[in-house]
Amino acid sequence: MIERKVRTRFAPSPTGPLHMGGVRTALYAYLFAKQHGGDFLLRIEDTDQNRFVPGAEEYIIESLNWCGIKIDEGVSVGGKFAPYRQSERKEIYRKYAEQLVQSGHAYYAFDTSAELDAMRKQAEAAKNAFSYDSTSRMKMNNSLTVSKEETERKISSGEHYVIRLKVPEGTEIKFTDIIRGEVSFNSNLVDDKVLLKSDGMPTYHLAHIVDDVLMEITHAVRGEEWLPSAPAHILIYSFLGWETQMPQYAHLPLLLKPDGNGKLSKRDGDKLGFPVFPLEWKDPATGETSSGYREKGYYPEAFVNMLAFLGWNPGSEQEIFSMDELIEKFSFAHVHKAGARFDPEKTKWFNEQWLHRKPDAELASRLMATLKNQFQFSDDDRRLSESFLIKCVQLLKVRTQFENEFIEKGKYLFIAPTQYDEQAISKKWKPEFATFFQQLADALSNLQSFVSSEIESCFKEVAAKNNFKPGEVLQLFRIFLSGQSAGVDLFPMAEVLGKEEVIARQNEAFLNLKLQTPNRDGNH
RNA sequence: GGCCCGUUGGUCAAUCGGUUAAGACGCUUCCCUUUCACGGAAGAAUGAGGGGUUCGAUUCCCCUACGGGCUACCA
Repeated sequence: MIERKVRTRFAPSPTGPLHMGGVRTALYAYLFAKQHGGDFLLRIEDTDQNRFVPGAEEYIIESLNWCGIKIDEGVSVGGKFAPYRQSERKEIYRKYAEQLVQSGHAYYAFDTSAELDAMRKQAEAAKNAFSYDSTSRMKMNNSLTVSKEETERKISSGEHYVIRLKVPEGTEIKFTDIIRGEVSFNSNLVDDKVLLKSDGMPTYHLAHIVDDVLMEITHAVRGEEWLPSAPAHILIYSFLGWETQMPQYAHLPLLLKPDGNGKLSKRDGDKLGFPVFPLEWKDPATGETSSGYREKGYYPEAFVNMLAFLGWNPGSEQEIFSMDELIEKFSFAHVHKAGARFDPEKTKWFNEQWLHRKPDAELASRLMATLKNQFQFSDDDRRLSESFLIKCVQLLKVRTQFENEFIEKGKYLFIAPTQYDEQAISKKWKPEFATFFQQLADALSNLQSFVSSEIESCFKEVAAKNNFKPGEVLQLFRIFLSGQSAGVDLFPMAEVLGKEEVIARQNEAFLNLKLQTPNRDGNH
């Protein structure tokens, strides 16, 4: 076979937001193309006019964009095989459908939907399944059962018709799937699929084949739900004489719900407690909003990393992969055959890993923007200085999974507490500590260099002088400074806050908590 | 119902006939530690069942069970 430049495509239908399974399909197709120096295309399969949802196409493009999946060719970027929206290619497909009729591999069918529905119901009542195929087609209303003249009359008189594939009887249809190896089907089980609908639009079955060949696609990556119709597709390629141009199929395992049964579907939305969409989506019809990974605070790197690992593994112990590393290491050989149950917990872990790897300066600059936005700090406020924010970020990042938790979890770094964990205070507090804290304040104010290590040794010295174990008073000190009994490392926190702030907060805490301050003139 | 695909711990999974059956998430315990985390160490937990093939099966074949998908003029 001739070497062809690798070209893969992602071809969603714009019937709503793209869910994470779709993103994964796009991702694998993208990774494979890029690994082979090929092209990744985006084609919009909008042949079903009834299911078209406004905004869906834009959503799909924005989602891919957010994930860092770059479109080489297709809707929104153009290319030499434009247009890339199937509704705009309508006339192209008819030609091939007619060609199939001429060559005897397809036929016109005049049965109405109502008639077909009735037949299905009837079959169902008899505990059978109706199938429009070699066993039934000669009893139906189509160009095989009606004379040529009658067929022409019906068509020219404007009667509605579809074009159906004429599936041959009793042949074995085999093909090799990149992931599943050789798959074979008996043609008797393949129905005479509609190729061209009565509105003149092609069905998926015809359209994707015509486009894949015309757009020189070499590898068609799609979900496993397409496997049962693959034999029909193989047939169409061969009837059109396109065996050598047929892309190789890779049928991906499905993404399953975490709680048990069924594939992850769009309707799951937030019912399961996690987003199924990359981006937030507002349904234009119902006004309902579904949450998205982006809005929840996930990094696209983490989202992509997690998706890549749902069904694929590198065969090594490395788990954190950038897009470039994925491009280098991805392989269909390591794609699992079974469906993967999605695990929201692991997704959070991926985000945490990416957070820990983010440069402090980058985190600090975003934190600065958020602080400016959320609090009315003046521009020269020290809390907006990079050096201050970098220290805060270093303290906060190891105990958060999401960047957007920084302010919530570390608010006391920026704003003095007004409330205190009084339960912890009352448990720990002894009147004799008052003297200690007074001495501590004095000692701290005399510190030349207000850094963590100095603060710590100062603290311990004063404690020793009073015959207290540091542990007895440390927790109180923490609460005076932060209001909370849990939080970032204490002495580094004191350093970050600065000498004046530390002393001020301690005094403030004594006032707020109405703790007895030692009488300076008293006997001691 | 029919057809197709699949089945290693709770979850993601490695193994491509011979291993003490990796690793990760989650969980438990311990260490570090003022706390919460991070980090480190350890632990519990897996080949659906039954037949073959083979000196030897998680690995190859068959059956059963289970799971999933498809069965539209939707994709």
